[in-house]
Amino acid sequence: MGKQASAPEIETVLKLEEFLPYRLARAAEIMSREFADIYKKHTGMTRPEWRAFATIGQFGTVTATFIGQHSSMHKTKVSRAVVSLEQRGWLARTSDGADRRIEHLALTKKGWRVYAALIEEARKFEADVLQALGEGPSNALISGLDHLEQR
Amino acid sequence: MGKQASAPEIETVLKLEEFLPYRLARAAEIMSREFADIYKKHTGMTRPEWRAFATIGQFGTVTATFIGQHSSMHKTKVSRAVVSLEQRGWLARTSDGADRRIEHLALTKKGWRVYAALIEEARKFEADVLQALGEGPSNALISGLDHLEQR
DNA sequence: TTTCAATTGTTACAAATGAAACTAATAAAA
DNA sequence: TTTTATTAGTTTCATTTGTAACAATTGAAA
Repeated sequence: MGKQASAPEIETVLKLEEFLPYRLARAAEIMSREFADIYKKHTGMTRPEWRAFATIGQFGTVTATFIGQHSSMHKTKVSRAVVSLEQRGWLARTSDGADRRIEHLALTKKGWRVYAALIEEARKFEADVLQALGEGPSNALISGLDHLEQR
Repeated sequence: MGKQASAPEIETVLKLEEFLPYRLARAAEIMSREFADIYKKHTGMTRPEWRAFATIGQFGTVTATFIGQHSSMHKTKVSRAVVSLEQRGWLARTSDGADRRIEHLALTKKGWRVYAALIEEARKFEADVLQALGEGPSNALISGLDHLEQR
């Protein structure tokens, strides 16, 4: 009997377009870049600056360490972003009374105005994406992310 | 009549954990880093090197320009990755007969052995993630990515 | 207490990255 | 053909990033 035809045990190549880490990275990169265009145009912020800024806006008063943990940014990145945001008058530092190593970071009034405008743009951006996607796929994507995070 | 209680027109803060670009970026970053640990341990490759390598493995013979387009990497990144992969004996260049600007890149025998081992690890990694996620959420995530890409 | 370890944030140095300039070659236009 | 424009890939330089060392302070251990 001749050689049997059969599907190969293992595919001999990996199709990157179908490989989850690759797909996720591409999707994230494209979306991040699109959104970055918005806040760059409005404020000139870099990505690390936006992340630090948004974290302070969300939590009111935080330390640099907290920003690093919450946004998984390296502490030197945070440090530099904070310097830059401070120089533009969008955030202020106050030293902790009890522990003099710590600095509390909060937005200034000017910072809050920028923040309010930015998150409006952010919501609009997100809504546009979700609408373009449609309700079903949007829910699927969000649900998938939920589960991925719970892992 | 007194002031009516009502939900605010606009939320005053943006919760980053619920913001799509942020969630996608985090998920992608974590997954990429986890997978990078695998190929780093096995081969010492960097992320750009893995991407270039996997692209060549998938398509057999490609140009540097193609790698850049397909994986959305900057051409200098590709150029450096190719040099590095070549030095380790995993890929070889052959010049095009008709157009001497072009270099055709392909894996060497040694490269193919590394590739075979790596994509097995890749599949295992992906399967582990999807299994941990469960069938329903996996399908939801994949479907969400499908639609996101079609946009 | 005194010493040693841990923590917060910054700085100095080295590696990775991207923009622009560049070389070599081909294609298109005059 | 001669000139000009375009393309492939590399190199140079400036910027960004991360690692490691650091100063300042606090907590824990001896």
